[in-house]
Amino acid sequence: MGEQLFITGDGGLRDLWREAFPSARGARPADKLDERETGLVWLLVPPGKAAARLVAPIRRRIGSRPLIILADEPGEEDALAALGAGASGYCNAHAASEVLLQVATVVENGGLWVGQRLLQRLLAGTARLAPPPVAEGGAWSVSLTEREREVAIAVAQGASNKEIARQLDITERTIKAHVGAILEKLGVRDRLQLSLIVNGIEVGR
Amino acid sequence: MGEQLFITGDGGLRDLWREAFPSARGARPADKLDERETGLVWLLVPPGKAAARLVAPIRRRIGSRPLIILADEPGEEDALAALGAGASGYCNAHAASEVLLQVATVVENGGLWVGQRLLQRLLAGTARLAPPPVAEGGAWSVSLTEREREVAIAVAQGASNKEIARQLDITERTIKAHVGAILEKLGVRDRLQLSLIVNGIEVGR
DNA sequence: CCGCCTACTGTACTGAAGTACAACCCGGAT
DNA sequence: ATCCGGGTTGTACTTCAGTACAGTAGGCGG
Repeated sequence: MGEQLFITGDGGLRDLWREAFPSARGARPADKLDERETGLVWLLVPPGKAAARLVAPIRRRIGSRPLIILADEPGEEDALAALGAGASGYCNAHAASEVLLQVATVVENGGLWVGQRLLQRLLAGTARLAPPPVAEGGAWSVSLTEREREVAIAVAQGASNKEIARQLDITERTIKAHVGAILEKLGVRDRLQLSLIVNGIEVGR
Repeated sequence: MGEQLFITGDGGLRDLWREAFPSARGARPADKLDERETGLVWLLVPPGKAAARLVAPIRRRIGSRPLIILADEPGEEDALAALGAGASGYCNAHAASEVLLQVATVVENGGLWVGQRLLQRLLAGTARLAPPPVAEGGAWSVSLTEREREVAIAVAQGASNKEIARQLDITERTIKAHVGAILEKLGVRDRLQLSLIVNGIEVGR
């Protein structure tokens, strides 16, 4: 992993960033940059600021070094604008250190860090709502054991018995047992109806 | 680096690919896939073929494994369509082995391999984002015929094929035909995943 | 110690879902 | 006249989901 340079308003580094990149350095937007460095450049965009506006001036000064936007308040429009302005990645400024490492890996290898959802939206010209959460702890879960809850959620997300078995590292047979018990307790016919209940979509039966 | 699976017309591997991934395996499109494998899947798209058409059927069988398109005759339109259909990367089938390794690294870390030029074009062309989500007539419905839409909605509400058949007053066999066509068009595995999409839940991938 | 519950697994079966291959009808476009 | 796409249906097949019946094992309260 190359050198990481973080550009923030005051040149300070956040703990999460240090955690991901112990050797990271900080700089202020106006600071002179070392021409010889080659690593990634991260740019913090404070709340209320448009990332794209900040990108252009920085880009001119860093040359070909990849630029990644760290947004305090990420937005899809903002991300688009920033990528259009030449950024190589756009992610939440509060992202976990593992995520930052991933982003760095991707960008260092010449990739772009673009969320799948964002790309889909671009391509399709149609958008989808943020994932309506799987209602954890909804009414449906009260009669289920902990293990059954796990299975129910996996089923509701579209996983097959075999996939759930791998995920929980037990046999498919046991998953069937759990699913059977869940259907019984909730009084539904099959896994699809179970998924509707877990996802909070009450449809007449 | 995880296992690499190359899907080609004849299941053969090219030298360049072997060079990049000595342990790579080849398979034909119709071959059964080992459920336990988890690495990347590469799909060779021969000249004259539309990548997007080939993506959907493969995607359904590989579940959440990232899919990368290897195009013998790359085209930007084709790339867009493929990425829209759920591919995680699109590159020249004759790319050097170092490039392939980079692509693999990027995708394995959850990135998308999109050329900078391609993204620029995307942003230039579709400058505006589609309006926020929609409850009715979502993106899923655009590629479906009227009859297929009816069936998709019924499926999404938890109806069985037999019930839908009664409801539309046609045979269960025809419902199966429609459901099959819908799954194919939307690139999903089964009716539960279809219901997630229709209900705007979009979890996997 | 003894039920009782939870988790887990096995064999075997039924039925639903989905696929493969094929065919027919009809209306609109070439 | 011909081609094509949508809708419809058929037979036959494979795979998956779910159920029936049965059994092992650990924890916990009476």
